[in-house]
Amino acid sequence: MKARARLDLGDFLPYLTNRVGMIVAEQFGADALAEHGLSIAMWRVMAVLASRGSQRQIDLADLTSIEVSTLSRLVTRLIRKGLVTRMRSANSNREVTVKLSPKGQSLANHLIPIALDFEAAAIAGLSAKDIAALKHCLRRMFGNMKNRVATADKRGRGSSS
Amino acid sequence: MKARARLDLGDFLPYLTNRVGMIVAEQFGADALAEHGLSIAMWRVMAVLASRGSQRQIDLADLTSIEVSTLSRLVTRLIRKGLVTRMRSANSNREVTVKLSPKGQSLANHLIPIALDFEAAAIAGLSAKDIAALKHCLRRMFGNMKNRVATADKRGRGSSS
DNA sequence: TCATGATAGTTGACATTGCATCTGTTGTAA
DNA sequence: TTACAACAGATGCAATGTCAACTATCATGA
Repeated sequence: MKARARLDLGDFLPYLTNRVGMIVAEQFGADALAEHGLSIAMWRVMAVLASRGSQRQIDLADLTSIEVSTLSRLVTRLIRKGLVTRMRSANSNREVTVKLSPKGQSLANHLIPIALDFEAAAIAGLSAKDIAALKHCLRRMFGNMKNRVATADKRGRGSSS
Repeated sequence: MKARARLDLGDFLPYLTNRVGMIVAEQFGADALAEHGLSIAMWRVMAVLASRGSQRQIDLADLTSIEVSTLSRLVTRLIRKGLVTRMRSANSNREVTVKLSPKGQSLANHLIPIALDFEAAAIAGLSAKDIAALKHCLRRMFGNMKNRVATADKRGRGSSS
């Protein structure tokens, strides 16, 4: 019998992590995205495309943690805004390739420095050593959780390695 | 003229942070919450109440990063499930106090150890020193962003200190 | 080459969210 | 005491998200 588990939110990593993620997104959304009519989800899609180049929707969903059906509609909205294009893939006819349009690319070029400034503002006052540890932890945590899926898959969702 | 800013997602902290937050929430939701009919947002409310005791809705909104109007409805849903109660505050008649019901408390008691196990699984393989740095960074980042609001408030949203 | 199952994407029905707005309460001070 | 601004919360409505089907394509192998 384990001692009654107390939850101390201020020390609970999922809580701390999510709060940081949320406040950064919230403020970036209000200060940089709103004036362009973009939601945070839209920005995430554009950021992935800007960073990794054109992607299939399913990979985009994986990289952004956005549901495939949600993403499908989101991409449609981005197309209506003229920021991305959706084309049948060259090799497969059931796949689709999403890519930044010139307009989308130029908006991304405008937003990326702002995003990097936000990142800099967020980590102000922290040492390079701490930042390194932070990134190391976050990458490891993501890996740990990703592997858990393979282990405890009730739903057989065995995604990539 | 600054050099053209490149975005390397794999090194971009807002991205890393959000991905970790999302995958943990996703898996905790699927593995622990779904069977109780709870959403992640509901769990967050319950976790705050379990950790900090009963709260006004507005404080709950602040602690969970959930919009006040969303939270109002969310609390209504939790009441329908018999997990929390909403009462007029003792001192003020416009405030409301949300508190875990006995049933909600017992569900929280059941979920908290599972949540702590998740946290442990997430940080497996990381040294205590790294974890300490991680928490230090996350707290500082939250503080940095929170202060930014006071500085750059276009919308006069000057929240608490 | 024809079935079969897996994969990629879309859509309909329904639930949830978010903004703007509204109601009611409290604090202040004229 | 009355007027007024700030505050806490609730609600209408449009936008978004989610789950479960559904369509279409592809890979396989009998």
